[in-house]
Amino acid sequence: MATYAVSDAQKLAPADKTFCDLPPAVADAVEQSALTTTYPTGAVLFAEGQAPRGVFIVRRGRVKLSICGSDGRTLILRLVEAGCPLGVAAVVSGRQYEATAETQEPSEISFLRHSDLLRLMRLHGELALWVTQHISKDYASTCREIRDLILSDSASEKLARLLVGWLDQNTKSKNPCQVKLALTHEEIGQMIGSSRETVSRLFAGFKKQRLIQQSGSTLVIPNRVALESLITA
Amino acid sequence: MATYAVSDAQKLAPADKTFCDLPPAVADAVEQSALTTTYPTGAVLFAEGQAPRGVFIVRRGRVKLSICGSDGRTLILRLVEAGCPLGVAAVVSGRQYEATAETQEPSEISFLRHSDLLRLMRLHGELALWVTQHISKDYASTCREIRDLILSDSASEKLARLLVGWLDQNTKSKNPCQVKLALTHEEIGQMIGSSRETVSRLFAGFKKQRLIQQSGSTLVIPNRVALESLITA
DNA sequence: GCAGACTGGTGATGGAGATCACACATCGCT
DNA sequence: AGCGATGTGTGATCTCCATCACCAGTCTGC
Repeated sequence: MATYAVSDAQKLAPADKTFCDLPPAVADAVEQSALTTTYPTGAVLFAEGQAPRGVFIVRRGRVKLSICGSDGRTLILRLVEAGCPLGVAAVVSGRQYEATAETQEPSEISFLRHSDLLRLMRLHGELALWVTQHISKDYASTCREIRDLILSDSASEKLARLLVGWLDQNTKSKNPCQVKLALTHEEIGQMIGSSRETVSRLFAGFKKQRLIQQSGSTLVIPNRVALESLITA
Repeated sequence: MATYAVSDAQKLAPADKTFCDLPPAVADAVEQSALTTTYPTGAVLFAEGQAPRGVFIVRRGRVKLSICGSDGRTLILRLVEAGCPLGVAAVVSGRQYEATAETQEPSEISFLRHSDLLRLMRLHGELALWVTQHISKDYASTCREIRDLILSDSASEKLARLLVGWLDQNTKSKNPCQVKLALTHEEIGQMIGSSRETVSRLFAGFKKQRLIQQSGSTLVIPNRVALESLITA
């Protein structure tokens, strides 16, 4: 059922990749109820703890999803790319948003009101399924996040994990051992749960060990295996 | 929609609390496809990384949901009580199980095959909704888990959080400041991401500060507020 | 050009907690 | 009883990383 719907969407609407992987009929319906806006960098779509107003769907750009502790420290859960919905779990369950969503670059984002989403889900089974799948994907990725963060716990291991993860997202690109570094050290620290200084020092160390090279904002990982060997160690 | 279905179930089937909060018609249908078994303590229902065979629904007893790191260390995600399904996200998304489920006491558990769940979900909208809600609840609780674990990070704060959380689950009980301690120090350590010894020392410290008292396997928290004051500190 | 904000490097220090190493309780078992 | 297995208490040590402090680029707008 699951895989069916996805492959179906890919078959029917290979051109319309801008709006998720939904069948075109459903995508159109969503489109008509959605309000698409362009946000500047740093715009907060919703904040942790707010009552859910609706879901946001990233059309273009990138959104940072983070949670923040009582002491003000921040943990970045993940970066959300175009095609992905935000805040679905909150809307479906009526619970408050679990995290804060903030644009990381100028982004085009569609908004779908709470009531419209639920109405459309009732109308289109595929949409309901799509929603469920996205939630369970988020759940799985959050579990992995936990595992990587808690059970590491040397900061170098976590950083190595993060880098390898970035490489994996790039498999389709022509240069599979390069990564565009779009985050500051501070933000990287917030992804792996450590301080900015530690990230700096780790990068320095990795460079010294020839695990990475940096030219401008592109990271080159000449030897992925060496990096991976840090992980189980 | 969400709240509707839940209150509906509560209205129609207040007596049949043993099998989830589903409307009786749906519960019956599930019942007929499900296979209910009694497991001894320590039985592994499914393990992290396995392909999903189906969902398990706890009827009686308690199940420990944990993930484990490459180095063998374990983190307990949560304890699942009667009435809750396990492995739903994995089945719905077709992804592998995200965690390991192990009975913590002799438990009665229903198993529903992958295909049966999907079939019944198609047949009964309420079931599909129920599934989606449970996944999003799990997602929310996992997010909270992350927040509490990463952003604390003094072990005493985490332990205080855990204890307060246990108290909250007991609000309905007659003695709202007692908790049955069903976990070893080791397991508590695995819940808050620290070592067994630290848990021992923390308990000792808490006792010295009169935050808790222990008689046998029951914990008494005479002064909940004092415990909570550790949390934001 | 310069001021100010943001980012990145790096040293020094301290502290929280992991780890090792015991001793001591309970249990259940044959 | 006596024996292992399992859970608990506590000291000593040691390591990693947060934190403080400071400086040096770089980019912005004025």
